[in-house]
Amino acid sequence: MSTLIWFRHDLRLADNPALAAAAATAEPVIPVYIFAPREESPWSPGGASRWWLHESLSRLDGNLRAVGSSLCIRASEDSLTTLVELARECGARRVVWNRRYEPAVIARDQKIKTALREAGLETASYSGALLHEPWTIRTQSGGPFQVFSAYWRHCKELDDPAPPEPPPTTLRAPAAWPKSHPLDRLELLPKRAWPAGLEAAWTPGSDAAHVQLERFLEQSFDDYGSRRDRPGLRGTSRMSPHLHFGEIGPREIWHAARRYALAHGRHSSWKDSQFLTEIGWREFAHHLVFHFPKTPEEPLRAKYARFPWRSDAAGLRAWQRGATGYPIVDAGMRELWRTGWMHNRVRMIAGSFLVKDLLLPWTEGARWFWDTLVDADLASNTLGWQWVAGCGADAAPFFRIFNPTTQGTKFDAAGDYVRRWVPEIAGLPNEWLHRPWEAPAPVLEAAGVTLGRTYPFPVIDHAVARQAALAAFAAVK
DNA sequence: TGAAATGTTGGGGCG
DNA sequence: ACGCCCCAACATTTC
Repeated sequence: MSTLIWFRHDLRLADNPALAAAAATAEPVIPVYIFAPREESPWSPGGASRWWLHESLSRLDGNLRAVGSSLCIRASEDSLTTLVELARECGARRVVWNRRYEPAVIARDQKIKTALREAGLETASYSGALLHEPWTIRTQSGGPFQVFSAYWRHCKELDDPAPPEPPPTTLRAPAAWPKSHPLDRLELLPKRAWPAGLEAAWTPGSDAAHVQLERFLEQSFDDYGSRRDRPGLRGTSRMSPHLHFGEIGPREIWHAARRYALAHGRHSSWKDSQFLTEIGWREFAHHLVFHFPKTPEEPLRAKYARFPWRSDAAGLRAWQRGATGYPIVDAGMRELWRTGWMHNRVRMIAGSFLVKDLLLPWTEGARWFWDTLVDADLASNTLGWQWVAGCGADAAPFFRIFNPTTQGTKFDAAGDYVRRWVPEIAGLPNEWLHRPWEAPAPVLEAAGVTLGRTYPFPVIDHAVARQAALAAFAAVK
């Protein structure tokens, strides 16, 4: 009885419970990927994600070919119809997949499971994307957690997640392969020259994910706590897009970190390492979006629904383009545009600027990030923006307003990050790099900077903006 | 996983 | 020696 393995956000062969279950039968296995973006509307993949997906599917096909199989790709308006067609074409009697947790996807998958069973097919779904599925974690009173530290403490007290399954060494091919669309048919690559920066910055795919994880553990795991907040360094794991697409699973990361820590003599506190805590935030984000399914669009704290956000097309555009006049913000927004990624510290700074200096709705930020991030993930993006706007679970209080100059001075003291992404002010000395509008005229001239021409004046005065934000906050207090 | 305003303390200069 | 002031450094409160 052959089996369709329906790949989704689990584009890997190792640590893939659905694939392992399909392979375990020794019957034919038909790997399929169905691109049906309209089903995920309004959160169908953005531009940067599509680029990544294109590359990742190509790699997955390569990995499958290495074990005697291949990936069947379909563009579709309706995943259910396509699954039924595929099953008919190759005589499959069973469909298996790993679960996802976004509200719209859960609803779709539920319908598909029911319909497939009514059509006489067996179905089974598995847990592959999280250490702990959202409904398995409850507070003592039975509700979902809303405070990260309590949530993660609880998770760490549970049994360790099972070690990852090894990849299958061979997959039995079906007698007849179903017809596959060529990858280009999905039209995932952008028309413009955008991908050049993405290609230079990233290597998608499961193999690259594992190489990157090992490199991170060797080079940065020990110093992660002290280096992760400095965007000029390469101190973070850069696992986020790989995790989003499931090119690597959190169980693999958990056990790799454990192995590394124990091999280096840290037997007691490895679970408390800052790196695994960040994995915990990813888990928490999924926990929240599952239990509070409206939060991608609406603030979790209801009173924020009446926050007096402004409307300012020019301000939004300046932010998106990296032309706010605040170097650390502009550097972040340009890194995002060029590489599809932004350092997490800078996401907080740039996010705070949009929401609290420009007083623009956090949903605008979430939208822009959704289209430009290669790691755009509904759970993490929602948590991040609700955190920065102060309207989410365990969020930063609204009055915690980042000062872009102070943050720049603190976390990019040597100016490496700003100089890399805002080269037109690279000639400024460190003392003025994060506040060029205050630099003496001769300093600006010596650096070849003409404010208003080669680099913008600040779009808004931070001290004034801060007061306005606090006044606006009074409206919801 | 802030920042600014405000309060407190203590050292040193000075009459 | 003492009181007074200034102010930096640190702590606390407030937004």
